[in-house]
Amino acid sequence: MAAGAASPRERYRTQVRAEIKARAWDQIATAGASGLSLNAIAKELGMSGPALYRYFGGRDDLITELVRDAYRSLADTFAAAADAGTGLSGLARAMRRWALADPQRYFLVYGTPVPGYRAPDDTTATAREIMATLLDVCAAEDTAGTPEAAGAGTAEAAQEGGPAPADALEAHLADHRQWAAEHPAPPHVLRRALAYWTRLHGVLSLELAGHFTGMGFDPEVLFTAEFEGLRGRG
Amino acid sequence: MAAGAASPRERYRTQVRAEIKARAWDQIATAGASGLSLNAIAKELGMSGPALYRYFGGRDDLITELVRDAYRSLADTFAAAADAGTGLSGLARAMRRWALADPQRYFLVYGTPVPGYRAPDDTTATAREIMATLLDVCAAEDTAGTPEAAGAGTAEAAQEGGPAPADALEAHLADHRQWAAEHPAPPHVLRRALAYWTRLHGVLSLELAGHFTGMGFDPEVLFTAEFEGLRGRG
DNA sequence: TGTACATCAGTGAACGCGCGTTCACTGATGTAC
DNA sequence: TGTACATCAGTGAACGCGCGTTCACTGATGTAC
Repeated sequence: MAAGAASPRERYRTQVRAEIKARAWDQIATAGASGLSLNAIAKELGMSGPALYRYFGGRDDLITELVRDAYRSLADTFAAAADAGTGLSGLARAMRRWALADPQRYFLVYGTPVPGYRAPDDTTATAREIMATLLDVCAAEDTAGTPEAAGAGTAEAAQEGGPAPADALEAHLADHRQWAAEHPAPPHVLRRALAYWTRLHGVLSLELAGHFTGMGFDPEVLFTAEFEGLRGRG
Repeated sequence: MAAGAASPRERYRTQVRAEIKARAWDQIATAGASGLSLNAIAKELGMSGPALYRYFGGRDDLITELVRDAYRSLADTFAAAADAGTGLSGLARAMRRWALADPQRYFLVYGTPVPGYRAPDDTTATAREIMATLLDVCAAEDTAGTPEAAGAGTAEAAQEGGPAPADALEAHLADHRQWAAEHPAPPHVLRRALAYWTRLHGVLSLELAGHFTGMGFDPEVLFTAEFEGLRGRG
């Protein structure tokens, strides 16, 4: 009755779409994104290959949709972690959980790019949403450390205009911040966010690709030390 | 005449092998590793498909060989940078140059793992060689900073037995160091090497996959700040 | 220097496979009167 | 409540493609005597 009420056909349609995607994820987990096959998905669903063309324009459309969903999922995970108020280390833990839950989903977004393929344009917006969340948390953590314990006396404490750039990177970021266009974060927060982001990916991409197996140590211990240590560490 | 002298046939053979590999790299750069095709390589060399089986056991063998070469190439690059005496930041620059020279070569080693495929066993040795070089440079940088400027008075300065583990990660690494089995580096150096390694990969994997394009800043400035900054920074 | 033989690079045909995608069509489900 | 029509999910056959790989074979190159 309401405008959003779905007809039975629409409900069925979205359900089948969801099932197709679910099987697609299974396949990606099993054989990687390059091993995704429409015919194989159809067979698993008990239908013939061409039937899938009722639901997706083709193989590329399906992959595009999966990429979109993966981005969305990470953005939501990030937002939830930020809301939980567990700070940067909470973001880090959430991201690791998200990545370990389905490594191929991580790789679909952040892994080896397929030379021909280009991600859909709207993922840029989602990517910036993710960075905005990260910036929010960085900014909160930044001021949380210094202000009301007045007179602590660090030279870089918060002044109302925000501190001036402290080095070449911060100066550069102050002028090149399209990725944070709407965000009021000062340069040293931009820097902190970027560093945290890249370091997260460093540990995760190596761990997920299996480059720590056989080295002997527990990746989780490394992760904890890198992302839940003292705030000032990096 | 000498034992190592190659017969004309052997020379020809190694040359053709090299040409096959060269074309394979071209293909990987163009279409990614999953797009590598024996028949296409043969066609580019002006020969028929089955001819390649004189030189490689098959597609998988060829890829394995490329992976091996990529590892070897990085190990050599690292060793050369270490010998140059430019320290950790020299290693970082060398690695970035190596990666940018052929991103798909980087991804063949450190990119999305193909679920079925397993790297040849001897790459483990090369991987450890790379870590050993990194540890050497970390160790040198570590002592270089503190010793002869005696009385600098940092609590963590070098004592002859090496300092005790400073936190959970260092304690863990002290007991789980198969990756550095033969290396005398103390825990805090192991930690430093691991952190540097993961951070390198963080920036590089994001940069090479194109996740910085459109963000506005210059990846090189970020890289320089992360890896050529003050020694103590992270 | 010349002959007889072994080695080995490369060919061409063929096998079987799975892929994405198109097309004309059937049959069930929903809608309008 | 019943009939007439439109919508749309799904089928089955077919197209063309490129793939890795095998096999029996040709012909050139190298080796031994």
